[in-house]
Amino acid sequence: MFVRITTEVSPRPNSLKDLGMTSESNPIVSLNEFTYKKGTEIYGEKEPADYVYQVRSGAVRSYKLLSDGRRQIGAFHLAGDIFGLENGKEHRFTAEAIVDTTVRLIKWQSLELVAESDAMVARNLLSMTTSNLQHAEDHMLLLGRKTSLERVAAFLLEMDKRLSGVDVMALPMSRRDIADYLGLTLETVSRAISHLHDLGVLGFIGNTQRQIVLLDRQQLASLDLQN
Amino acid sequence: MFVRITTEVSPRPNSLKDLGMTSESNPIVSLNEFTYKKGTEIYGEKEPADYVYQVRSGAVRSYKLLSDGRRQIGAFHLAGDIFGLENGKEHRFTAEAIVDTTVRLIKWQSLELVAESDAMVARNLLSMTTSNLQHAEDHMLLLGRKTSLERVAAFLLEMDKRLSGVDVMALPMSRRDIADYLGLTLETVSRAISHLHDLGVLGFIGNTQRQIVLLDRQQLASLDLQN
DNA sequence: CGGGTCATTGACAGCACTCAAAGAGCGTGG
DNA sequence: CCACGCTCTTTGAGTGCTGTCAATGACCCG
Repeated sequence: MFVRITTEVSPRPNSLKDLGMTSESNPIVSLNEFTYKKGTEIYGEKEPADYVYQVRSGAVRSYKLLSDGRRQIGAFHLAGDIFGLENGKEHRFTAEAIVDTTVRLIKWQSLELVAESDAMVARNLLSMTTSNLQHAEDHMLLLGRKTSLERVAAFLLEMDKRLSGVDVMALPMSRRDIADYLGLTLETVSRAISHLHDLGVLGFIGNTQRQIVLLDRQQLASLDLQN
Repeated sequence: MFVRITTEVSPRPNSLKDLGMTSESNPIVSLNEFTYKKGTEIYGEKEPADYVYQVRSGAVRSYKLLSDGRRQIGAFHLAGDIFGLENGKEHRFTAEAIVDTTVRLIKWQSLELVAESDAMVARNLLSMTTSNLQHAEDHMLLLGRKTSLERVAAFLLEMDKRLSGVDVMALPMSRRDIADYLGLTLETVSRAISHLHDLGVLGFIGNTQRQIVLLDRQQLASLDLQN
């Protein structure tokens, strides 16, 4: 069986409705769209955070750099995800399009204004920030205490959950991106994936190494020690 | 010169006023106090988060455990700090008193209620969560990409900023706690501190290794690569 | 004074990193 | 259509930073 899947991910159910910010309910809010080419910067660290973004299609990486070039990716943003929510100050990450990516833009100012009077919007802003916090907390455990195999297993399970529900994962990001997300080198990531392939936990589909099918999620979960 | 300093830290200016939750302004809010002995659990991971806490005196560690016992401390909470703010669901960390610690308790339910009508309280809840998120994001960079020496330098600078403004740091936590915060072993932490001592960056005061004086903050900062 | 906890230091091991080479995939243009 | 260059991935060999194991020393408290 040969399945051909592009790096484009189908939109997920969640949306700006999560913020209570549909154009219908709040006509003030402008919902412009913009497309970024593969590899281009959407915003830089310490730039003023005038906009909040939602991925319509494509994928985005958010990262910090040390002065000597070491990079830590804090999160990947896939179709449907909202990112760049920095509570009105400045961006704490640099955001780049991993592949050609279309985003929707929301003015932070308008969000803030609505949150002032609408308690539900305020609650949703808080719960979205809390989700980001929870992800970061889990990721600290991974970065501080997990082995390379556990990290890669955890990554594959996370992507399996977040990418399309179908059985083939089309990863938009490179091995280097994965490595910088997991606090490893790209060689170590590649070796771990090869090892999982040898174990029969996953297989490759088509003619690229970016399309992975998980053959044994249970074994994969057992390789990622849970907290 | 011999200076004697206890592990008790003087209260910092910030308080529950940061949440707009003084007893004067909101008499609904109950502000009970409770004292935990050194090493005792304040709450466990996945327990319902009925209360929010503020450290009056002492110190607290928040951590996650893997099933085989590996531990990742996500944060230390010192005098004045608010912790256990989980957005009303369940706690995502276990919290333990590092030394004998007195906390103030606030019912989450009452906070939530007030936030519903008072936009300022809601804003403060959000900005407090954002602070926690920012700390976690910076810590991901440390855990994923910094060397052991950089981590220890960063830790000392963080504690220098957060503990008393005076020139002697009385660290309440053990080397093991520091190691589990920095994603290292206690031996590596000890070696790094010894190395910094050899470099003349820090000195020990009194008869314990928990009291550290920073002799050259600039050099210390240069050892922790900035982002 | 004695037992327990905590910190330091040394010797050695191992997991992940570095450096390097080869293979695979992809786009472009002749 | 294939050749070519470029990027990305895989794999190997060797190194090194941090972890492991162990012993000693310092401190605390009853």
